[in-house]
Amino acid sequence: MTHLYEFARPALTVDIVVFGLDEEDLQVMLIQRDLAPFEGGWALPGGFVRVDETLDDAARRELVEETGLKDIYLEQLYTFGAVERDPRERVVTVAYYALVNLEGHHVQASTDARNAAWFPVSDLPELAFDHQAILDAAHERLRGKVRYQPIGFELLPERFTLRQLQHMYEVILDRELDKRNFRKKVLAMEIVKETKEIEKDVAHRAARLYRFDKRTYDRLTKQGFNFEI
Amino acid sequence: MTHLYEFARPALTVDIVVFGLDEEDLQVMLIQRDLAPFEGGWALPGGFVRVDETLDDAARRELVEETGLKDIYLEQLYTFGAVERDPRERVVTVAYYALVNLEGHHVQASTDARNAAWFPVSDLPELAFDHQAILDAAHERLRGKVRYQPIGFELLPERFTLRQLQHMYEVILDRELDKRNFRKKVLAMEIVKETKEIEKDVAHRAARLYRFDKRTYDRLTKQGFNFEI
DNA sequence: CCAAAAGTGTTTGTCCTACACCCATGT
DNA sequence: ACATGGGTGTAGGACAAACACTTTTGG
Repeated sequence: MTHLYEFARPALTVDIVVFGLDEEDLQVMLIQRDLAPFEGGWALPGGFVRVDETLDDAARRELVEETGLKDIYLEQLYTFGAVERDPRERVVTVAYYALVNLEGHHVQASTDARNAAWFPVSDLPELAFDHQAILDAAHERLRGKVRYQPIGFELLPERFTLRQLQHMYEVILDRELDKRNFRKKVLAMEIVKETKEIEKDVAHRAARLYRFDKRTYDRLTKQGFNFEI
Repeated sequence: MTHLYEFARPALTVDIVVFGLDEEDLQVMLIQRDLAPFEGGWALPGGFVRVDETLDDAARRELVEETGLKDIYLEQLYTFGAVERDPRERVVTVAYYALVNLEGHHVQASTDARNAAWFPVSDLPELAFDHQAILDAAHERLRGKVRYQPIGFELLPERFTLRQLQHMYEVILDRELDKRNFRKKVLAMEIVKETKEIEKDVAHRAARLYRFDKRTYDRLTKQGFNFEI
């Protein structure tokens, strides 16, 4: 292959911050490294970008390879290019964040070769490279974006109660919301639709289940509607 | 140098969308290419990232080299990684956008070797590579961000009239604003301060000049204040 | 004195906030 | 029957929108 310039090239990787939500906390998926540097330490899933795949493809491929997760919400976050961020050589990384619904299978979601696990964002181990900074950036982006884009639904099961929805916002925004006002606001926007189903196996009155109506959201958005919590 | 992996590496560049504002329009700085491909065509300023500089450094260096602009507002936008975006070989580019105050010297800001010029965003020539898509992304980011971060001031001179400020928002947001409500809102936030100076050389009543008070903005922000237009 | 833009107040409606009680269900 | 969370209404205040005239200055 001919090169366009004579200089040494930075290597290019992708790293992904995968967020999940359980009844308590916002969680992040980490991988235990099996190679130096930081051998045995925890890091974000990620890896090198191949010359024949897009950045999004690379992120999706690494996610499947390292965590088994596929078909989840994924969005590019920021590209980190500090010169010494990898002690071996110059590596620029395109960071992504992903949102996934944990449902039941929280706490430990390990896969094939490597050890993968969920950690609460509020209580993380020390991370390799500059991955803590990447995670902080992802967390901040999530906090900012969740308020004016309906991405929070990606963290919930397809059918959810209004309390689950409220809890999701409370965890991400890190403040309490008024139950009555929250319900009024959500139901006033017509994008969360009631279903006929109700919660199961709870030791009290069962809550109605709702779903996010993407079709209505898209229609309203085209008409100038702006989602906001 | 030892390489971490055997695969071919994508090349890495930065490209910068420089916005300026005059009395009429939002403008973008373009460079006329002197090499194939797209020889003679117009493109965003940019170039290869060196192995010993950060991405921000690369963007600033290219800006100085190709347009002469320095010490201006610069922010990373998005990283574009389509496989065929450069016909020669795989090139991933980290896009930035920059904001600059045109003051008097609009229209033609050419430099040393290359030909650089301002074009109104609403009437652009055909651009090389995927630069139109990059520009569109930058434009959309600017539209979104200008409403809740005080970055619009970067497009104005240090002392400006409230009409200039309003005009800046009208051009970027592409809608008219009510003069009285706009003034009330801006002056109610205490971050735009009156100066003792007034406009000069106008054939009618001269307007008072104002300045953005970053110190007050930072203080209020720390107290939970959220800028919004 | 005329043209051109600067500068200013009030009313109306909407939306956000704060707040407390009854309801349905499982044990 | 009781414990647990589900579900609802209202009043007050703050803010956004709509709207027109007077003032200042230069030519």
